[in-house]
Amino acid sequence: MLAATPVRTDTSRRPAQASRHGVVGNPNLDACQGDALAQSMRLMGATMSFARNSEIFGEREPAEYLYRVISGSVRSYKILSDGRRQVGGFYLPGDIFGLEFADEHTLSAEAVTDAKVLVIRRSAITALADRDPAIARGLFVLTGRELKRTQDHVLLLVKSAQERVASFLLEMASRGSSASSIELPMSRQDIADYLGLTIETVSRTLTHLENAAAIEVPTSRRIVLRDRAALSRLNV
Amino acid sequence: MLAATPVRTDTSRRPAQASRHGVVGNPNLDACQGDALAQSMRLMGATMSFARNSEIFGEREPAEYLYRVISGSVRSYKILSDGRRQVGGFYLPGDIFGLEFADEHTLSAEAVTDAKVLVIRRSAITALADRDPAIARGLFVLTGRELKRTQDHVLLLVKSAQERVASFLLEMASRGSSASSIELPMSRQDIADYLGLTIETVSRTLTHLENAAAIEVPTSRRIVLRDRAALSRLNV
DNA sequence: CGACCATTTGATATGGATCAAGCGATGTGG
DNA sequence: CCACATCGCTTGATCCATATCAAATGGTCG
Repeated sequence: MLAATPVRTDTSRRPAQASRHGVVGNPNLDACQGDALAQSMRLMGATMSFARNSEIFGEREPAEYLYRVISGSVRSYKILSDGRRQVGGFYLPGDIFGLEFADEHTLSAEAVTDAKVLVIRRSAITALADRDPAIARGLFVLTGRELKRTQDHVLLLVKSAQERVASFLLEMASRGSSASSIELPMSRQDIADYLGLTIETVSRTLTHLENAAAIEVPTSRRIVLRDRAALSRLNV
Repeated sequence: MLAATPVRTDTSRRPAQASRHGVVGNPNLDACQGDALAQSMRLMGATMSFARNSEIFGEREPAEYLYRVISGSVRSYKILSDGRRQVGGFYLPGDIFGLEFADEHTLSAEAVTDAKVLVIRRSAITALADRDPAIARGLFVLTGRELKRTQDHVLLLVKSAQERVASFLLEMASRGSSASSIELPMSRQDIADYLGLTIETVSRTLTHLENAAAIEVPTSRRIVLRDRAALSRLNV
């Protein structure tokens, strides 16, 4: 039951805080749902680049910023005291992460692939929120969404391996742009640590689903949903 | 892997919405941490009584109210399509539940024991929050706490049975008033459905912990922590 | 006392973990 | 440009923790 994923030695080191990485002014973001919060972030934030597997923020660090993925993807995670890693979630372009209500982050965040992230001071946002209820409500909606996501994660973790993998694929498909072809930014280990399974079980389950003609796996990072109904049946 | 807990047939039926149960004016609440939100609830809310196992609100119902436990205890849960039940959390006196940010509840809530609950319209709270940033911030703190709790639940579900039970006991001990003697309001089935285990595994684990002199179980609902260090060691 | 329900205990089955190889893509140095 | 190391993934064999099935025990209430 113990020891998965030994703590990863990062390729690049702690860029956070300062503007060590290229802080460019303000990119043209993909059309974001004209909500007040996203708007403000775009106006007030700075973009930072993170190399694959580099840390964006660490657990126990002061939660000074709010982040929005511009390109690439991000994982949040926690290392248990025995070395196991639990991935809390994956954030794709447009997603906001780093929402915390304590003063410290409760999870760490790393770039899954090279990533550009819009960063904005929490204090700026909360100041805005105090003046403008629309912003405050935007924060609530976001938080509610995050809470819902986490509740769904709980449900995921009580399912069978097949159900977990099927749910994961359907979730990724619904988030990705393309209908039924998924380009996975994350490794099997990332998926395993998100689903609470081992890498072997994830792999086996995928080949099983492929044999059952529910999916196709042309390359290990690309998955085509062939029989959505079959997957949904596993989605419980 | 399938079918735990067949959907429970409640002893009493849907009191919610109306004031069918005794809506008394306004009880003297146990000293609550003078925060603005709790204050307002006390002033504006009405108390309702719910019989053991009766539903307080159901998943998919409009989330019109916010709730605060006065006495007794409450569980939130979700029934999966195959009949399994996942308990999301337990709420003890002083705890606030029913926090949702969508228009509908995503979980159901039931009284674990006979319970009195302070009920307040969500609209009343949000109206307050729009005018008073202190209230808005209070809501954030609550939500943040709930999010944290749910994240911890995720971590719980990837642990071994021993670890889950030990964590559960420590959590309950920290929430209850008494130092190391816990009076459990909920059944083994409730615990099992919260921990993602079977009732048999919970029971066996408890007797195992008792044999290991970590706890004592004088009656099935009362548990005394004998060796907190040993339990903490299991807490990962 | 007897019925009922919650809990514990026992015997067995099984899904997923663990241990161990193999395999294909990618990159590196000779 | 090709051997060769490396890395991420898959596949195979075995083991073990927990589920499942079944029965005994104990507490509660009429």
